[in-house]
Amino acid sequence: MKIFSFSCHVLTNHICNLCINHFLLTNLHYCTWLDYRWEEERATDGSKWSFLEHKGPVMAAPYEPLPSNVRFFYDGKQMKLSPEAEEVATFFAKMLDHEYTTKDTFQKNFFKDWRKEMASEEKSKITDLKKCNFNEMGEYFKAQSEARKAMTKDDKLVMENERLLQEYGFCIMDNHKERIANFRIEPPGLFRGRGDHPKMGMLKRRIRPEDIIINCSKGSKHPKPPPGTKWKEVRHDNKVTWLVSWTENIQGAIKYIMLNPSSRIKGEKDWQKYETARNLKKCVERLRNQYREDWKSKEMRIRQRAVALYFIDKLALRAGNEKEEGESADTVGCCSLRVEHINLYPEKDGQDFVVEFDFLGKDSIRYYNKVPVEKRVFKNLQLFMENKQPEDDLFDRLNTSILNKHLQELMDDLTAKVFRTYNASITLQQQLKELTSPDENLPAKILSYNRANRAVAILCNHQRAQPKTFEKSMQNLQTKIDAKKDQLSDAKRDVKSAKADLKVRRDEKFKKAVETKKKAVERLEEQLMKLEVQATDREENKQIALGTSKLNYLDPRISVAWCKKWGIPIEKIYNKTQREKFAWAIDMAEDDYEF
DNA sequence: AGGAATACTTAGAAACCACCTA
DNA sequence: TAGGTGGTTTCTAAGTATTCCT
Repeated sequence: MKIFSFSCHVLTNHICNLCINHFLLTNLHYCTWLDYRWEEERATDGSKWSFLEHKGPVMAAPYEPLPSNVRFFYDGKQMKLSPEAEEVATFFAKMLDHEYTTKDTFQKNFFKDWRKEMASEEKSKITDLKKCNFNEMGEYFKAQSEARKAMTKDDKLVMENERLLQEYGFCIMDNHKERIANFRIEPPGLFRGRGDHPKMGMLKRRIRPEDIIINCSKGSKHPKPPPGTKWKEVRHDNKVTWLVSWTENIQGAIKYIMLNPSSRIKGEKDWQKYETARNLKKCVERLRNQYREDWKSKEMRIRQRAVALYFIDKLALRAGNEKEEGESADTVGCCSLRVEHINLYPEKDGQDFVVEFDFLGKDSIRYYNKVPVEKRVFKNLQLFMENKQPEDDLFDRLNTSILNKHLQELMDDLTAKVFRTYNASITLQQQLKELTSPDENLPAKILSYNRANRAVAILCNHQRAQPKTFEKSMQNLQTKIDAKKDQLSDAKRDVKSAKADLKVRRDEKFKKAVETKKKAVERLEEQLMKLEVQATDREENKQIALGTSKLNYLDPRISVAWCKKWGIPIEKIYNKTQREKFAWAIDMAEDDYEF
């Protein structure tokens, strides 16, 4: 792995001393990116840290049996469940008003797993989910969450949460106190996959200390397991960044506890990611020429590789690893596209060689797009589809590992996902250049920023469900706008009459009155403009999620530079969390930064 | 070579919370 | 002062990519 040098400019020593002094005085303090500038060079042996100490995870709260007045009925008759069976039943009861629980797969999986937890006589009695009545349980939990909502801030729960955060929410890595992202063990419950997931409703087991692997320094104070229990293992592996791991029972996947995005270890990696994307910028034309050549190759595997790469580059598709069938929802990316996911039109809507994409991508989000492509691509696609069934792979001679191996040969550290990062960031930079006009006011500039951001979100197909309250809140906004317009026309009339008064009697007092009234009009016009901008922004945004690209694809230095160039306060673009995550960029980028 | 295991990033939904307004 | 509203935070699933193993 390549290590980036942290020899940053002039300020370095100054910050270094400040930080050391602070460090000595307070022993430990919460660190920002700046504190790392003076850090000694990183190790080059692949280690990620040299000292790591933490308190371990917060285990999920133990199950509290239901009060006896909350009853369960089977086939109309009340039935007392064993604690094990009752706990699983409560998971279902808590989800009762979610349409999820009505799905056949969900019910089947749930019932099968629930029965595994039942005592033998329960098992023989409870044989049909339809005869189970969880309503009292459901009501009970609804009432509980209502009660919790009603409780005030200074409540015990909030205090307890704060205590847990302070005690378990931080660790020490290489002399710095760092925030941990997810220090709580995932509680048991019913698995909810995205989309049409074959395992929805399965029981997500409670994680015990015996399932947990701790990773920390040999010389550190090891986290203690709860009394009477043991960790599965305590290891000391500084080639990885995680503090805690366990294996989850639904997919058999490993879960990790890791540091917050504001941490040095995540920030460095993020920086590195954008540097790789900038390297791609330098050679992307060469690569494009290369794959265009490869469309003519004699070898099928090379043609497929070249067409797939063209899609990844042009449409920002994901790589598309193979997935095990039946283990998760049926979704695809570029390399795993099937014949049924595209349609070819030699001519459509006045355009030649149109490819229509329609498939479910990550998180079962639909990707639908009609794109005119070059004739060679079109002919190749026809060739790839010859003599194939709809469910056959479009690129049968290609997978992500072949593609990435090829990319590595073209550029250091180049993989398929780098194209997404590159195309997202370069699009933002171009759009900002294009959309920002110097004489716009602040809200208009921010609208321009959001529009640039939106262009990227559309490119990356970052969608969200239209908020349930969208129509109503839009109406409310329109009401406000109408009211503001009325106010404005009133104010304008006031100006007129004041001017008339002034004509009749040239007097300081009247002159002043005209000025004030004019000011009022200006203020109202500005307010109206702000509201209208807000309405436009919201309308254009209703099904698009900006957050994902902002957080994961856009080189933050582009935004920082834009803010500096136009005198926009950074707070208008990044909230507190985002500013913490991008502290390195805020610190680093000048107004002339070029991605 | 290819599949399994591992580590890490990316993702949208839900929960939470601060603020406003009727 | 409740109740709506919209931004923020949390949650954890679902990807990508590399490494390990046979």
